[in-house]
Amino acid sequence: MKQKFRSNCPISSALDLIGDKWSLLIIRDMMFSGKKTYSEFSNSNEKIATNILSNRLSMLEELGIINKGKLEGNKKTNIYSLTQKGKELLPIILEIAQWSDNNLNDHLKDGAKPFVNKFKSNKESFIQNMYARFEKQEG
Amino acid sequence: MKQKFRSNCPISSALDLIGDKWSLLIIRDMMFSGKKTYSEFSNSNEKIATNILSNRLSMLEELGIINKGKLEGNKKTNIYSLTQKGKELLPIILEIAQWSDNNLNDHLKDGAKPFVNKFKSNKESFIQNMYARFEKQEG
DNA sequence: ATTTTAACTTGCATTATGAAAGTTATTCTA
DNA sequence: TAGAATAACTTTCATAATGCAAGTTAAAAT
Repeated sequence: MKQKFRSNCPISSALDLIGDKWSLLIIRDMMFSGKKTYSEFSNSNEKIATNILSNRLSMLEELGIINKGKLEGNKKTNIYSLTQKGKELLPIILEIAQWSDNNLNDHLKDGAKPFVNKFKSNKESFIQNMYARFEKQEG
Repeated sequence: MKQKFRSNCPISSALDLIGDKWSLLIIRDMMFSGKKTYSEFSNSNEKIATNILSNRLSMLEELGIINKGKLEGNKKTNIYSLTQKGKELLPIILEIAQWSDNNLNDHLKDGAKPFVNKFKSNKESFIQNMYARFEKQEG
């Protein structure tokens, strides 16, 4: 069994789990687009390959970041949802978005501003509102 | 010339640049351990391979996240420093550390607490203090 | 003058990613 | 109720990234 963590540093350890180019995009789509099925994730702008999507969903589930479930009366569609551990990735994602808005202007122009302005001045309350929304989605 | 960005999403775009397992660790070492030379980076706990280190330093420089310079009277040692764009990665790194402290307890035990407690309750002032420290290091 | 140090580069094996096509079970539709 | 479509994968294979070990070059120290 291979060693999962390179060190006991909290930053390095997080990167060992979600430090790739796809995992956080799946989480992003769950948080901001309400996506919850394989085929919804499969339709992202970034065009994730299906084998990678399959692999990442397994890993995220194994890591306890998402749950896999079904709706009653439907044996076909898998419904993925965020665990608490997954929901708590929100602050990281917001800081990433803000960094991009500040520093990738040549590429993004002002395209990220409408999104970033929603939380820029009031991050903590935005986060709490999102957490509340996550609860509603489940209920 | 290959397309650098998968989409115009700010999250995806940041991951296109620094969404790998090593870049943020180099930044971490610059921020919290005052590392600034190739051989210092080479001695990290996580044992980065020298070819990867070399490659990441080039990329980070090319992306405008770090600068490469020399000290007067020394033609040998390269001195790497954070640009503003690089310094602004600090909030992301802090959120990552906090997430790990909250969610990777089996692995980290309480090892991250001494670090995380420094900013947990006062993030904005910690960040400002760090920014001030970055200035001093350069001057 | 020789050794050591700093910063790489090279070669090669292993692993991850990406694109396309194929598979299976379930559900919808004529 | 038979065929078509959908959801969720898996497989194959080519390409790219990573990791390890050893080698290189110039500068600095002894």
